[in-house]
Amino acid sequence: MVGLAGLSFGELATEAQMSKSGLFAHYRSKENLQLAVLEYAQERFYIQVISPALKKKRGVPRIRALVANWVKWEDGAAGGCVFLAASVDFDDRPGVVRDYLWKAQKEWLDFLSKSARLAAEAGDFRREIDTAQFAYELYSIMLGYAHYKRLLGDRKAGQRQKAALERLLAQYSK
Amino acid sequence: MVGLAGLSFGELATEAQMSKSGLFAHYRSKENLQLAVLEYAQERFYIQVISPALKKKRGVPRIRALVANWVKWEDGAAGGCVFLAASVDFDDRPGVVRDYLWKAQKEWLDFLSKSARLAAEAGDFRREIDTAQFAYELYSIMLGYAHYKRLLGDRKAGQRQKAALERLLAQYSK
DNA sequence: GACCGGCACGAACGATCGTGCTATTATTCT
DNA sequence: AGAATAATAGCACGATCGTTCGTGCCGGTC
Repeated sequence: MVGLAGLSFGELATEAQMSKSGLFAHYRSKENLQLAVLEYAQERFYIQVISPALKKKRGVPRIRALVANWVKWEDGAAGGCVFLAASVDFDDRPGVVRDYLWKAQKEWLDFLSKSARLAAEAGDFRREIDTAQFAYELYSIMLGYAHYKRLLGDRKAGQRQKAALERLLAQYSK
Repeated sequence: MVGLAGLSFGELATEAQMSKSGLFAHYRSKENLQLAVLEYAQERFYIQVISPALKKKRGVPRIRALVANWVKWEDGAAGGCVFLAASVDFDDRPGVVRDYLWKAQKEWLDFLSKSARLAAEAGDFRREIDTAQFAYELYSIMLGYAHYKRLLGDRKAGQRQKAALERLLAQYSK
């Protein structure tokens, strides 16, 4: 199986060379296991994507770094970005997992919004821009990238994503 | 369960008030059942989204109609658009289902490309545009819409999608 | 040496999964 | 009417699922 919902103790135990029950004892429920996976993924996302971008100058340079790291994250994730897959799996399955996902995605989008605001304050972007709209469009471009790359296996996915980003940045810049 | 991969004969039989084996006899395998679902969905998609848009004038009016119908399709689909969910589920599960999905999505993207070309020929868009790039960006906007609407439950999703579309159209227009 | 909490184990549970086989019932054709 | 054909049901299979239970091992504390 694949994805967060398809994760099973049996399969995971085999891979970890442990007994199913021994592994289960650690997490006490499948929900807890799923949450642990998401927590770990979020930590990795911060380390790989956000943290290195914070070293860049505020504004467009930082946004470019975020996107570049984000692309690397998508490319590196075996089985696809866990947040994307889990979002589709859990979007109509209420529970703590969906709540966690919701919060994580919201924080990330707020971060993107803030990055756009900083870009406006730094003079890279126009001042009257809608920062949440920028976050939506940037996020959409990355959704498109993941889709093109994973399902379609399109070798031009990176090129398309780059072109879309340039178009987006140009339109929000002075 | 949810999604095309989570579809089961047992659940479906209960819902259809049939025996599991009776239902199974119709499709002879789960793969065939999934294919049948996709074929049906594609037919519905044509009827609800593509066909009515073909009655509109070539160019931007037709593109606007396509998007409007597409939004309605996303909104109307209980459990989300089956193509989106299935894409995530099957993108690394080789087989006839993935092949079918791949072909369907490719056809749809080609159709969007062609619509952009027609818009250029009609004088709505600039002539030197990259029509496949337009398809990518339009598709991305809709992926963003589905994501915002379904996982985030964002009431502004429609508004964001509209704004992104206007921005996109403006940039490809003369 | 007795006792303890934390870990990991094997076994088993009820449920559901996809998929076969074998009847039985409906429908259609001669 | 009877024969042929299709549709549905019944039942069972091996597998896997999440979960529970009882048990043993191992390091530290009294």
